Amino acid sequence: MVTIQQLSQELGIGVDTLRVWERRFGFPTPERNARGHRLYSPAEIDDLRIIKKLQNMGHRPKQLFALSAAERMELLNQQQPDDSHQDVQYLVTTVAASQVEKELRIQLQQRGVEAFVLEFAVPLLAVMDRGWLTGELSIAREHLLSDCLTVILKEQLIPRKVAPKVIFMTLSGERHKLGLLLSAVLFNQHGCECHLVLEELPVAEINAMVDFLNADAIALSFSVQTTPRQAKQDLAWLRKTLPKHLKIIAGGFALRDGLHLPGISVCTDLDQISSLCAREFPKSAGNQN
Amino acid sequence: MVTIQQLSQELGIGVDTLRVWERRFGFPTPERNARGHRLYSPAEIDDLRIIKKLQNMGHRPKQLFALSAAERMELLNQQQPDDSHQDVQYLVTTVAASQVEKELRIQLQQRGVEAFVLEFAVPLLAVMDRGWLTGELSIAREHLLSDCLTVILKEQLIPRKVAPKVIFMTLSGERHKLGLLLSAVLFNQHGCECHLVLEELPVAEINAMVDFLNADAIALSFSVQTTPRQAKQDLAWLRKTLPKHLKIIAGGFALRDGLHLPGISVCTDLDQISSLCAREFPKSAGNQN
DNA sequence: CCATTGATTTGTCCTAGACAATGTTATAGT
DNA sequence: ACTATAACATTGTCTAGGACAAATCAATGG
Repeated sequence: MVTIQQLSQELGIGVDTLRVWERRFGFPTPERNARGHRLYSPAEIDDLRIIKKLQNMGHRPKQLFALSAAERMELLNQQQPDDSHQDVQYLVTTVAASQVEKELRIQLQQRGVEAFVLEFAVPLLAVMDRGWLTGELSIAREHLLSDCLTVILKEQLIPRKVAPKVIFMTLSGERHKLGLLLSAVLFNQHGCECHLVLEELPVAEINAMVDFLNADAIALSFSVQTTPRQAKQDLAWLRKTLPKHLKIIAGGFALRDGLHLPGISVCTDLDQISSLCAREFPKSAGNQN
Repeated sequence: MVTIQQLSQELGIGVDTLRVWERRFGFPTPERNARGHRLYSPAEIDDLRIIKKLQNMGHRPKQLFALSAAERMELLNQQQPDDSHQDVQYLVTTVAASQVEKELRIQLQQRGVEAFVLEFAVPLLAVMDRGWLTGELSIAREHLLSDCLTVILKEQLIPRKVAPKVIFMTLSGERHKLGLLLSAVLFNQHGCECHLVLEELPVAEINAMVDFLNADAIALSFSVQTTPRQAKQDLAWLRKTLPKHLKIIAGGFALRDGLHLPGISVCTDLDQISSLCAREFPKSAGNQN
């Protein structure tokens, strides 16, 4: 049994929103304690988690609340095809704690850095996300996996002396960290020096950060939480505010529908990074590593 | 100008609390937009930051709101003596971005790991904290400093094969990360294998985590946010829930007044770690590294 | 097929009241 | 003089129902 505050924190849904859903849609209908305070049951929490996920995938609350819990579950399964490779699934469900790192390193050896990121790490994150949603993946295992993956990926970052310097960050506060790290590794493979700013940074501080680190470009990742509208607005403001010579690269799920803004390179898929680097940072520009 | 939501997030004070302060104490008195929504000014934000800090130091809201902004500032200066070393201050205010890592490494070389942590990193964190409070320390610089420090400290973690395995974590959600890392490095110096869990972990998941990693002890750090009462309650519950053979080590500012619970080692200062290790993990117990 | 307008949906904020948990002070007892 | 107990004060979090702008959807006309 969970209070409304705890639930809000866990799901990333505002306290007010939870109450207004109950008022308008009659769901969830938490029990009340002696004081009349809401107490949510585990079943309600799971259901809300699914609702949140579907909402992030583009569904509107009205539609979702018109369905039953079972129908929502079905909708989720339908929209999120289970295209996971065997070896990824295996890591998420079966491998012993002590073997995780070894397995990851084997995959890295076999595939090389770029293929490891694109063909292994990306599906792995997807499967982990799914496992987290359904509760199959314990927090302990999730932590171990993302920890190992972070260590291994950071090792792959090659120091580069004369190279375009790119700062990677997110605007809104989310722990999108692994996704950012993946793209940083790819940019690094294609000749960039990468600097990760994983904490959340107020928009107003970006300029100071760019100056301070003397960067040539910033790469912004917009998480599912951010609405496309908000992303577009933020990007326009940044392009206006930041110095002209600074390149802005935008990516992330919030931009899936594309976007066209002058002076901003959009990259909706990690596959595109290779060509994006070739375009934005041509070797002729003097960065002989 | 900031909305109540943003302010709440930035200061870690609940939205309801901010409103009730206004109702009861007449402070802050934010402006309102056309809709009647509160808009907080930078001056009010700074003042609230100081109030929060003083509150964490043990003052009650009633007293604090009875004072003027200037008096509160004075109270803060009085309670927080500026005992910073020159070389620490220098790092926080002056050193160029490109020199930070070099400076840190010099200090580490000169002092050795243990003294570096106790005599340099600890005051550094204190000065950074203070700089953040007064706005002297830009977020860019703060980020760079904690980033470099994290990298360097993590390098100092020596892998140990046959050794007591300790998991470091916080219960409530705060980014106490550097503090935890400091103590982990010290425990590592005294022969422990350390595993850091920096994300916030629901209390109920701790047991699973301990099992999964096969740990001998957990070290919990309670941040300033946690009330001593809450900390005591959580610890008692954990001691009852977790297996008997698992050692529990508790530390952090929330326990500054001491605490006596059977089966729990309390450690209010990093200085005590050396003796604590000797007591809890005697070398004779079979851990020949 | 794209732009504009009007209706609907949705999240966040508002006020004002309530109350348990915690902290403080006063009173009585050893 | 010092400690237990009771009365009182403070403080944070919750409740309810109302309001409204921003976002989205549906329908209309070019």
